[in-house]
Amino acid sequence: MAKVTQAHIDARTKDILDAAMRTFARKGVESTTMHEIAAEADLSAGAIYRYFPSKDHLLRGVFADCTQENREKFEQASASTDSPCAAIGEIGRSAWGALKRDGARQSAILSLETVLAAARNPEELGAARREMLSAQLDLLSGLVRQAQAVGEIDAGVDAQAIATTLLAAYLGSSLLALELGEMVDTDAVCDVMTGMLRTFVSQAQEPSRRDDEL
Amino acid sequence: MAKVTQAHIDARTKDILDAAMRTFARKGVESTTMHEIAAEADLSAGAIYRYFPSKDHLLRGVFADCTQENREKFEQASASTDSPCAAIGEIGRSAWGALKRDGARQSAILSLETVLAAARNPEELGAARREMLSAQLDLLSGLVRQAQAVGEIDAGVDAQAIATTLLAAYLGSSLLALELGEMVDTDAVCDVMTGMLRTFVSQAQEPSRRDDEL
DNA sequence: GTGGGATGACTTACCATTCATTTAGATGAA
DNA sequence: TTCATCTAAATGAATGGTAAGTCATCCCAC
Repeated sequence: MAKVTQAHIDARTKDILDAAMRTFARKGVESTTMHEIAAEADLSAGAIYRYFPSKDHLLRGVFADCTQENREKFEQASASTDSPCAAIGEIGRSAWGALKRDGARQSAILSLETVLAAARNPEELGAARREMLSAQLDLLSGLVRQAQAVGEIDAGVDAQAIATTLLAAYLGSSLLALELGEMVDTDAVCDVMTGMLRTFVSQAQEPSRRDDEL
Repeated sequence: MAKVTQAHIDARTKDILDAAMRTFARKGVESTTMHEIAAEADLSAGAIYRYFPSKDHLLRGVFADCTQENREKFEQASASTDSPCAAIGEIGRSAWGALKRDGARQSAILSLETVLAAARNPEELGAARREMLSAQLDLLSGLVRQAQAVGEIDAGVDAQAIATTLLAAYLGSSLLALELGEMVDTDAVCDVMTGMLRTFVSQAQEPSRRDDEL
């Protein structure tokens, strides 16, 4: 095969990562054999070791990918340049909307696997997760504080608590959607949370803002 | 040793279950060996097989115990005979309060293990989980509807959505508490959710009810 | 032709489960 | 009360199977 482009190597690496994600999600990390991952990626057992030195490294790659994806989705949604409240609303719509996409089930399962892995390896995986979650909480609470500064949200409410509640409601929705499937109306949850925020608006100095973009 | 009382056998069975729970939570179900469980229960590897015919049966026992515990906690909290709103508040206080107990971390991890196991075995484990979650949702939405009938909550809100949001917020809080530990103020989340419900009260026909037992 | 990716049988290690053997408490005759 | 006996619980080495990781060999694009 002689020289092979870096692009080809990268593509093959991604193939393996994707195959591993699918297999991990389907059978669980510990129950998945390297042979299964290889088969899913249309490769033989040994080939994977040209790209990942061990199952553990492959696993870390999958976790890193998930975390990265999670992070990007979040930051992308928060890039809204409108009012702080609009940004929060956009984040919510994007997050809850993603729960109905095709890959949502796989994402949810891999997230849970990551949570468990992080619980068992607090130093490395745990630190990465904590960093990500803290960043999301900070971003949300920061937006709430901005909204308070602008007067869009009552200054009396606890911004950190709101942010934590929003994130918890989203994570819980993801879990419920995974377990109950169609039976849970994730949009309705998003609406309730949005309505909650609007409430704080109505209690603030600008009671007229009730049916606007939030 | 001759005859041994049934009580002794039951006690030993529980010892093994508890040891399995601790070890499963610490190392993960698949990575836990029967030797480790045995050591945790101060037994030899073979002894466990007098009480459980296989690792899988032991695992099912652990899951069944978790589900049972979960169910009992919930039903117990909902036994409040005061107003529907008081019952919801009590359930919330009890649920979020449990997140700060000593065994909360282990419970959270085992719950997640159960969720993942259920995702891979929808027929048996999944059905049990769905049944439990549906029951909790029904109980909550039923209380909301009662509250609406009594006029404690605005009749215009979607009871099912409120119930789903409450459960999602709780499950998410448990997850966040597991990952961020002391950094998340679960009581504050409970307060926010409680405040949300109170909001619906204030929008209802009885605006005076604002700082009461809900 | 040849250099490097791909193969897949092989090695090594580990783990669930078994079972021959040991241990310790109950039993009851003296 | 004491001790020989008996029984079932407990032990832990052995078994069989499985999976991670290795490597001699193959094979194809250049």
